[in-house]
Amino acid sequence: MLALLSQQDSYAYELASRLAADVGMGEGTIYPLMRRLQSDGLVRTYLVESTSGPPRKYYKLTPAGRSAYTAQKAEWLGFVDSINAALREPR
Amino acid sequence: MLALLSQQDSYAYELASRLAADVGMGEGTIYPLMRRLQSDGLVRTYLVESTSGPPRKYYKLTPAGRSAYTAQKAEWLGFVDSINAALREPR
DNA sequence: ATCGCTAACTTGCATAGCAAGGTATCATGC
DNA sequence: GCATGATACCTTGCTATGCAAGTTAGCGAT
Repeated sequence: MLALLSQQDSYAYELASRLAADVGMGEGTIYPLMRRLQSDGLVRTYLVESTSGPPRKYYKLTPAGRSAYTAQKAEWLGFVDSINAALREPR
Repeated sequence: MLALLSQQDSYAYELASRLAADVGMGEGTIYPLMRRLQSDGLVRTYLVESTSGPPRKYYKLTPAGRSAYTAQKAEWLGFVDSINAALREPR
């Protein structure tokens, strides 16, 4: 989520569509997550009118969100390395 | 877990030590997980006496465990690719 | 008017992870 | 012979998470 928002502001429905395609994550996961990010101060929101339906609630990373992204990205990469090491390790 | 066991049979305490170091996973996570794997038929157990404490309950992959490992490994690699694509994507 | 798409959100249930605590075995030191 | 510390097993209780399913509403086209 933070990665996607670091690239460009977006709204939950769009993020949900994208993540549904990529990793099988649905709206029921996204909306509560966005709330959590907001209450943690990592994102802020603004409304934008749409011609194709109700107004969209865009999410934008805050400075705290950006540094959380940096930290979590590093943590993720380390985690993946550990797992991949275990997967590779022949024996 | 399945990856580690695909390399060699092991017991929960040892797995816990290793995973604690690698990914910060503790006994409270491991023991229930091993039970789950067993009741799902992915591992079977056998006891081995130890000179340095109580007998060790070794876990060994079943054929079903081995194929679950193959499937989950593929799923994991796909998942990681998706996430990494999102992390890379410059904007 | 109603259908279908966009877009927001909630509810309820099941699962997972973890810290903390509990029990038993064995070797070593006192 | 008994206390300590390491090994090794396991459970309990709480919290967080994910998801399917359902809800509401705006908008355009049939």
